[in-house]
Amino acid sequence: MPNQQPSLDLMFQALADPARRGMVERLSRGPASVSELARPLDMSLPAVMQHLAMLEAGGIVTSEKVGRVRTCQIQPQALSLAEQWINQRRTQWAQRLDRLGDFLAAEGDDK
Amino acid sequence: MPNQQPSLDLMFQALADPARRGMVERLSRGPASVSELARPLDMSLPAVMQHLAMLEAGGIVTSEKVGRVRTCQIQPQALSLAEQWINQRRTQWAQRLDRLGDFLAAEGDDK
DNA sequence: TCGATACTTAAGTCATCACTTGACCATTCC
DNA sequence: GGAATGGTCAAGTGATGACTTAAGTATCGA
Repeated sequence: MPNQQPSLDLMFQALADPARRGMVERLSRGPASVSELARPLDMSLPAVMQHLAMLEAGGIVTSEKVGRVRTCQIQPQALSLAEQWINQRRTQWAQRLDRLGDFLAAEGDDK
Repeated sequence: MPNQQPSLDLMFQALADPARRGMVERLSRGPASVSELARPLDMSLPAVMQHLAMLEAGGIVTSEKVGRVRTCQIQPQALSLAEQWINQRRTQWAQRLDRLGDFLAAEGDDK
């Protein structure tokens, strides 16, 4: 099974930092400029830029510069990849438990 | 809003590595020993142990040692926390788009 | 045109991650 | 008891992460 194009590595990595998740939460309420994203974040602007770069690398956010302002937006379908992976594990795990349950039930019947 | 006990940081961090996701995939098909987890993973046993430690820190996996064998299992409800966070962003984002759609539709009617 | 605004780049620091090798400790089995 | 099995500990290395400050570079607005 080969990897998808926007790698899960970079995606989960991007979500692993509270500052970045904060940025994503902000952006899920609508687009914002870099300094808007920075405002609540007790850190320098370059630091915020680096976080932004990781969000873009993970395919979670896109940004475009118009004039002197860079506006950031969530990439809607991006998170669904991560969600999908998690879901697959969950259902896989659930199925296993079902089979185990069936097996144990059958054992009980045999007795 | 305070943080939950198994932090999203550690959870996403744990999922950000392909070796660790591989281990989770393996474990979602059933419990396994450390060396079973290591077998497909071209790396030393201590390296695998470190990955395991991060999975445990993220609350995704638990393990117990019996005799000389340590058996690992998925922590079923663990991933749901991450899933939940992603879902919340997605619905939040979708709601915003709905409102935006309504707004644009209303604008169109007014014209 | 000049100053403020909004980033951007570069460089440096300290901590953590992802490994490694080399020893070491318990069980289990013959 | 002694060797094989299964795991653990410790220390070290090189690559990233998560910042910082200092010094730019473009707009924009008066």
